[in-house]
Amino acid sequence: MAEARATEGDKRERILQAAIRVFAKKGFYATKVSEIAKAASVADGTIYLYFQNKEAILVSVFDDRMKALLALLERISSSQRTSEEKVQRIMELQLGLLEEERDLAEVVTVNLRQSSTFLKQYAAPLFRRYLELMADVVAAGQRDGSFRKDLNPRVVARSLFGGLDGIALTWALGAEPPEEPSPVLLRKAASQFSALFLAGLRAGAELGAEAK
Amino acid sequence: MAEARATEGDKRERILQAAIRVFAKKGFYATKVSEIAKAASVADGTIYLYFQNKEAILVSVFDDRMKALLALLERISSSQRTSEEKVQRIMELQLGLLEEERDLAEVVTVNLRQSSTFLKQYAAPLFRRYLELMADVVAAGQRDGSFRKDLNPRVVARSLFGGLDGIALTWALGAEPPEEPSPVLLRKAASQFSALFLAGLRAGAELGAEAK
Amino acid sequence: MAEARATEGDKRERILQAAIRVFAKKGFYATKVSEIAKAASVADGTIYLYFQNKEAILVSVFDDRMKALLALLERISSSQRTSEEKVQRIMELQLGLLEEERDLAEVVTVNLRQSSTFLKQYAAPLFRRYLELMADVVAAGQRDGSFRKDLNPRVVARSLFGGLDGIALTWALGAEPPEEPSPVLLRKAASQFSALFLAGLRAGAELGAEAK
Amino acid sequence: MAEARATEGDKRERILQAAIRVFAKKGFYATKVSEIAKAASVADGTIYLYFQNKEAILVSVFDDRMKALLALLERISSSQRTSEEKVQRIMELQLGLLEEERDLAEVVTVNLRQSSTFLKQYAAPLFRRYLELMADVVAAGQRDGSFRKDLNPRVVARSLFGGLDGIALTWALGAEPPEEPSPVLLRKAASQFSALFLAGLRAGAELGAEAK
DNA sequence: CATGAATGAGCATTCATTCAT
DNA sequence: TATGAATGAATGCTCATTCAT
Repeated sequence: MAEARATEGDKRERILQAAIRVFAKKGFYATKVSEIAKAASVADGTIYLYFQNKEAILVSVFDDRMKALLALLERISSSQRTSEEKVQRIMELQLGLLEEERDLAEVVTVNLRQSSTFLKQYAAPLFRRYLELMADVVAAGQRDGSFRKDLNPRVVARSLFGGLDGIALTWALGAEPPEEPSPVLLRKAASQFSALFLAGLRAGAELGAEAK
Repeated sequence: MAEARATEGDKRERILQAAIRVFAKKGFYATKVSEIAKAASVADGTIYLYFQNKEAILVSVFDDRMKALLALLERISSSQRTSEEKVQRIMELQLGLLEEERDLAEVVTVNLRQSSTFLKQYAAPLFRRYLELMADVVAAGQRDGSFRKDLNPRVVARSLFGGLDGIALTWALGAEPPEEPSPVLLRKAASQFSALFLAGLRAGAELGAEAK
Repeated sequence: MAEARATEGDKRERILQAAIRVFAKKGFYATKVSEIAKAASVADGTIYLYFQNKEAILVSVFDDRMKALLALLERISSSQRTSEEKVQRIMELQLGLLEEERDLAEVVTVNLRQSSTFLKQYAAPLFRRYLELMADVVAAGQRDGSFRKDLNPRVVARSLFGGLDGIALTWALGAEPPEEPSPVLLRKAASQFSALFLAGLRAGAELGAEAK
Repeated sequence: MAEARATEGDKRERILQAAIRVFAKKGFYATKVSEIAKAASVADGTIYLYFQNKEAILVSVFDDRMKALLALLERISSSQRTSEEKVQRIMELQLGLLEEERDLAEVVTVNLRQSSTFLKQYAAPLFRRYLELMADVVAAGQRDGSFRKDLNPRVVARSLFGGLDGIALTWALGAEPPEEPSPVLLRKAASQFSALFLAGLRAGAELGAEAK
């Protein structure tokens, strides 16, 4: 009976996992509900016992993971680390997600952009919250004197997110030959991005710039 | 006769412009070919005199603009400016594209990711070329002593592209309330990103970093 | 449950029967899939659960009946009858098919010729096999002394098939006024054709011909 | 000017010739009007200066040749030859048509059956007339004592037409391997069919048949 | 007469969703 | 709950035909 319940509870999760796999491989629109069903070893109709419609699956994928990510981000934000360490932890978090679950990352970064309606209505608030938490960390760093104060924390957050996403995107699309998309290279790239980004963000970095 | 030719040349362009508008508003998959036709004031069938199929329209949008962008990038790269000025010109170029044609930007950054097959097969090489040109500028800056030498130019290029794209994305998705998506804000954000990025990239920036 | 299975089995058959009716009435190309669906009292999409596409329906009509026909022909061929009786049974078989299912006959003889690609690739082998079985019966008759030996059995088979098809065609097209396309007339025509054909085929018939 | 008129007069003929070629290769429905135009080196619109619509082209092909055929048939019918010679001339005529213009033959025998509406409304009368002329020759042979009198001339005509068509069809479809569709084989088959058919038709042939 | 770009009605096919079992 | 056969609305694309030049 515990078995049965576990199986039942699993079913929603199994569908979700299958969806991540198939969405990542074929894209949201090109994915047929029946393909998800097959990948989850479930009947087509069963999907609709757990999700209202196809888009709701994508929403759930995003929702589940994004909430987990936000929770982690909040924990980082409120931890006792230095601001710079926090930023580095955030980078590791966002890219670590990739390394562990490349399919999920592709779904979140690529597929999510497919339904602009959905993106704007549902994902945007969560995404905004993610950026705000990043911005909070930056702002705190400005207050404690770690980071330069002449930059809008929100712009910094967007740059951070965008830079990481850009690295992730090129990595996911397949590395530029002759490189290969190995976790090693991703970590190398991440560490260089970190060096670039933090050097620009540190207090004192603004002094070198006289122009513009 | 000049009229006639102009009209003919216009028709393809009119369809392209209409497609950019509709793709931006509704997304690639949600856009019906008949909608593009209506927006371009042509018959449905006329579309197929100029484009092989719906996807080919998206390809053309990307292709036309990307090639123009690459040409500009090459001119910047081979100009007599300093390396730092070149990087700034690149930023202006990529974001300026947005300011002028917000719909186009949304199509290129958002819709293009919808057909992963297409993205990987067609867009990736052009995109890669774009990144390579950026990397060349960075590498030149490293050689002439303007930029720190401990960073892989390609990683820097991806960070630059990603950061700009992130800023563009959040801008295109609608600014974070109560801000509004004004060109002014975009330019402000761009200037701050520039300050952040160049400060991290300048020769000497690596000295502040002792860790990792 | 027996009910359910019967219904399921029926559905494919129902579509096939409906297709025969509509193809016969309007021709293959002029027939819309939705018309077949309506005639079979199924939804349009249901058709595609049983057939890959419109042409596959035509193939199935041909295939199902042709295989049945070939089986009957083989039984006739290997029976204990005299060669002449066998030929007469073949004639009855081919024309009897018509009498019972005029629509089917029209589909097989007329519509099948519409997709030359299909005809050549799919139907030709089955058709050839049909002719070969006929030729075998003729050849056997030549060996047992019933039929004249100076004719190529294959040519005889083609003549037999063609003659029957010609009679069927004119019958199916509507009899020549003021006659009407009655089974009676078909049977009369068949019996006369039989008399004509067998008289020409019998051993000894070649003696009367001195010319050419 | 004579040149010009010749060219102009040619244009209709050129379209017709092109249509025969393309119809024979791809079938009536699968042939695009633009393909005929291209094959005739004419603009698409030009076709409609000479023919009301696509079907009218097929009608014209049929009409032109059929009328010529009927004229020849009438000449044979009213000639001074013996009845048996007349039948042989008819066979040669129908099959000779094939040998000389295989494309045309395929159009007439195969494609014409595609539009059953058309076939019934337009071609049937001409076809009937063709059969009637054949039947007249047979009837005349019965009266002059050449042919057996127990067969309906119309049925004989249909058998004759059908047999020839069957031979033509199998020949056009490609001979049964390893034979090849050579004119030689067609003539051989024709001569055998002639021997078979005339032996069955000759006065006296009915005597051998006691049954039915 | 000739052209061929433009038209738009028409149709096969797909696939998310439902529902009887 | 689970199934998967059935549904039918939705749409990309074709191509015969027209007509301004």
